[in-house]
Amino acid sequence: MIEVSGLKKATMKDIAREAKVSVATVSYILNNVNNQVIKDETRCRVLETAKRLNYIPSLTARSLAKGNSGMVALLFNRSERDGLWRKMYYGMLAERAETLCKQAGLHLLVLGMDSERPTFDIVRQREVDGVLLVDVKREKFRDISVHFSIGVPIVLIDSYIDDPLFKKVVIDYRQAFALWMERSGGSGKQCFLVLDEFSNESMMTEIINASQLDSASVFVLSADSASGLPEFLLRQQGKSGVALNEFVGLFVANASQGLKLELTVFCTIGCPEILPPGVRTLRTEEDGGQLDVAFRIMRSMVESKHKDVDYLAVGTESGSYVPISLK
Amino acid sequence: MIEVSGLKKATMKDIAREAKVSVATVSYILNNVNNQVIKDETRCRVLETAKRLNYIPSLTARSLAKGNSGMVALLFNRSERDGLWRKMYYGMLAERAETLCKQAGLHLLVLGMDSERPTFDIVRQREVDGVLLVDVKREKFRDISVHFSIGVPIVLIDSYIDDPLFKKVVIDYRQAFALWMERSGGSGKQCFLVLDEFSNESMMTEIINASQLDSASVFVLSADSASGLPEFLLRQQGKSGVALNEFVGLFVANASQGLKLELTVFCTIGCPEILPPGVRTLRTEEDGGQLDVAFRIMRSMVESKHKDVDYLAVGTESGSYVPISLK
DNA sequence: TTGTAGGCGTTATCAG
DNA sequence: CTGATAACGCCTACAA
Repeated sequence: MIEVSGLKKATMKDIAREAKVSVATVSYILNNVNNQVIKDETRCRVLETAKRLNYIPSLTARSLAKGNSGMVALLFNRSERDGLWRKMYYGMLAERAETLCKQAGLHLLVLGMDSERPTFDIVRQREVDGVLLVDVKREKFRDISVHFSIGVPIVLIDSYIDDPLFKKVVIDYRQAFALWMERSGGSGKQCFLVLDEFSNESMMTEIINASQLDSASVFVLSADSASGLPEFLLRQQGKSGVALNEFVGLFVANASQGLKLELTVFCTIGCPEILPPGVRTLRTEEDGGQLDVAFRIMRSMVESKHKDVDYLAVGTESGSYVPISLK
Repeated sequence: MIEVSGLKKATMKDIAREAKVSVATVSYILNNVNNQVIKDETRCRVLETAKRLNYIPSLTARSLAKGNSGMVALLFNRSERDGLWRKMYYGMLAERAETLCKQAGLHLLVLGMDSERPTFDIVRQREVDGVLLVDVKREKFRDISVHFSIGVPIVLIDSYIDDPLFKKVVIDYRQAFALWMERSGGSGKQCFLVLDEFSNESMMTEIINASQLDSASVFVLSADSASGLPEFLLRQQGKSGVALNEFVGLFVANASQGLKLELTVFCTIGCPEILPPGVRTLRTEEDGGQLDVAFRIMRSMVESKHKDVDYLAVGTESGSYVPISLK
């Protein structure tokens, strides 16, 4: 057998042996444990040999010992009905989540779930520290939240769910539509709306209600319905309309080339730049959109777990819905 | 202290106790170990209590014991100079990688690296099974490949690197440009090219060479240079040009609205649908683009590790560059 | 200031 | 067919 890997992984034990100290000491030093006092000389010696042996800590072992992994999971639904705009949406969330994780010193796990039987097992399987959950089906969620190990911070996006146990970041659609109406000049005009199909039905009805439009003026985009979009847009000529999120907006813009209609996109993701010129936008107050807010909340929940709190009053007093307004 | 989580995590030990067998037996049964013969009745009993206790295996512990984690890492470079098109590119890769991982029964870890000092430590820290590496800087890579634990399958994308030790998936740009020339009618025409800025310089020079264009006709897109794009495109009026990858294509298309120029996009990612109508495309032979190919290669390398091979002849005989042609 | 030893949940090797 | 038991690498309370 050929020796492929040059140096076989050095462990703390190796360092301890080389530096003539115990593993515990090595652990103390490498982790900057503060309640331990270490002689400077020992510290240097250990640090030195650690470097020399090219020591790389095993986060796996650490996870097992500590009961948390330093990983955050981004979970979203997968469905046959997902069109490209949705994949891009998820992709963008993942990309952004990675940036935020990096800043926070966390690693990101990206996982799609079957929207018909979502499973959160991963959270416990991998000792995940926190979860960002996108577009959960209401019923499915209730089933699962029973088996779910509370204590792991979860923040929901694109989901209306009664359970006050979980924080939810939502766009304030009523405010957004009101603002849009105001800007585009009075509610007398003819309007239409295109939105992505969510698994979470309450989400959809809430949005549609907020728009105050009748169903004939609303187009729900899915892989199945997509082919009907051009025809729908044709019927909306002369009207002014709204597309929900940048990617849906992109598709609508592409499909409406040559048509005479005024398009406004509610930018909930934080990337209005992808839209072609000529498209109007309403944007989130803070850069980065929903995900940034959700992540921040999740972070602070993770933090407070390390404090002296026995249990987490997860979104009770302060309300479990965190609204985001557009401008 | 309030009891928040209902059932505390059941372990194999718990099951063993309840079912009056040993942990080993439980492990055998739960993992369908085939070289062990288990009485049917015992099997049922164990399976039953596992269900009853709502057992969820600890992949963390499994990783530690087995030395591999069931996770695959998607690593890419981060730079200040990354524009939105690049973030979308990474996002799309992540989204696609997740789908592929799911199909393969793997979990996906998404990680950005500082392109100036990339670090692969993660691979060993988390016992990652395989790595997809995007756009690595040649010099940096050499530094690191020393410390790198070979034996973990790595496949590179968007990178030209001499080291034959690693498989690399590359677009056959010469073929692509030839095809494009042929289709757009003769090489006599005036042409231009817009491409994203890669960290891997060889990649860029290779592409530019393949295009046979002089530097005045080539625009390298980065966050710094982006503002100059409209002006560049203005100068290219009447010419026909190429944009590399769908997202760069999208930006060029947006920026060239109203200008008279013919745009062709080399679709290397597998999502030509995002492009506005009127844009020509050259697409990869197989759906899904580079990532699918890279993933497939990585998978087969992971597989063959579980076989009886002592070491991996990683891309030696068969060549370490896997070209993808467009059509 | 440093060491000892038990534990985290699985896997895998031997014995029965 | 099943059961002990030693790894896996790290953390940490408790000794010394």
